[in-house]
This record gives sequence, structure tokens and C-alpha cells, in this order.
Amino acid sequence: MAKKHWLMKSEPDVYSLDHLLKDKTTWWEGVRNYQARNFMMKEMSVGDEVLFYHSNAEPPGVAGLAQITRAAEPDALQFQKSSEYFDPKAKKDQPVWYCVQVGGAKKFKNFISLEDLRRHKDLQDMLVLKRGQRLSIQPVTKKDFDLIKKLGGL
DNA sequence: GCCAACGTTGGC
DNA sequence: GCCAACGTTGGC
Repeated sequence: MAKKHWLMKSEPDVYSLDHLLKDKTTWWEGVRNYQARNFMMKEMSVGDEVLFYHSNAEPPGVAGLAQITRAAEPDALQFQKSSEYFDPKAKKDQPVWYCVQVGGAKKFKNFISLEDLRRHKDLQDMLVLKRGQRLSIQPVTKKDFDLIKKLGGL
């Protein structure tokens, strides 16, 4: 199957690209939105490429790249009562939430801010630029991915 | 800290 | 199934 391209948001105060560089891989736990979950469960495969986006940051923008390193598995946090991501609807034999494993982080030489994206005439169709777009996992075209990778200096 | 935009919940 | 109320996201 052809490689797909994604943008995944994370708040750097919670989990930044630098965290991923140190951890090497991480399970993308805590996604509690059905559309984002469905992308992970049904659309993502190992080797897909990711723009690692810092949201709620100063400034917000793409910090670097990552890759999908494992296909979706049940999100362990949905079963943990103590977790803020606990979901009483979820049963071990019928999980509700899934997450993929992300790794292979590479940091951009140039951080590409949201403002940079907004200014670039060839990136105007990106979902992340759409008003009110809150989805934390978004598909990205190969064309946009390649351009941003280049702008980032990789 | 504000608030627009969106998703979810729950009463009916 | 509608929709008001509420909660969350995330830029600013």
C-alpha cells in the first residue's frame, strides 16, 4: 500500500518532538475523538510519514517529522481508572479507543510556524489552516508534506 | 485568559 | 431524531 502522510498535533508542554527524539518511539495514547481514532485504526500503516505539529505553543507549528512504527492497538489508558483518559464504556474484549506507535523523529532545521504555513501560497488547502479545525490527526497530501519537509530543511 | 468553532451528551 | 447545553480545542 502506498505511503500516506499525516499531521499529528501535540502540545509541547505535554509531549514535544524532543520528547519523542529521546524516547525513540511512543504510543499515541489519549486520542478521544472518533474521527482521529478512525484515521489511526483504518487508514494508518507502518511507514506512513508524519508532520509533528506543536499546538497550544508559542509559536504553534511543525517542529519536525516522524513515522508510524506500529499499527493501531487498543489504548491502554481507556482501562485505567486513575487515568484522565479512562472510559467506562470500554471493555478489554471490546475496546473503544486505539492508538498507533510513532517513532523515527527528525527535528527540522527550521521550525515551520503556523504563520509560515498560512503565508505560503502553495499550502492554502491544508486542513490545519481551516478555521475551527480542531482535529488532532489530519491527512496531508504528499505534495504539501514534501514541500514542508523541504522548508524545514530536511 | 478569552472565545469561536466544533463535538458530545442527554432530555424530550 | 432534534437541539440546547455543555465541554474541549487551540489560536490569539
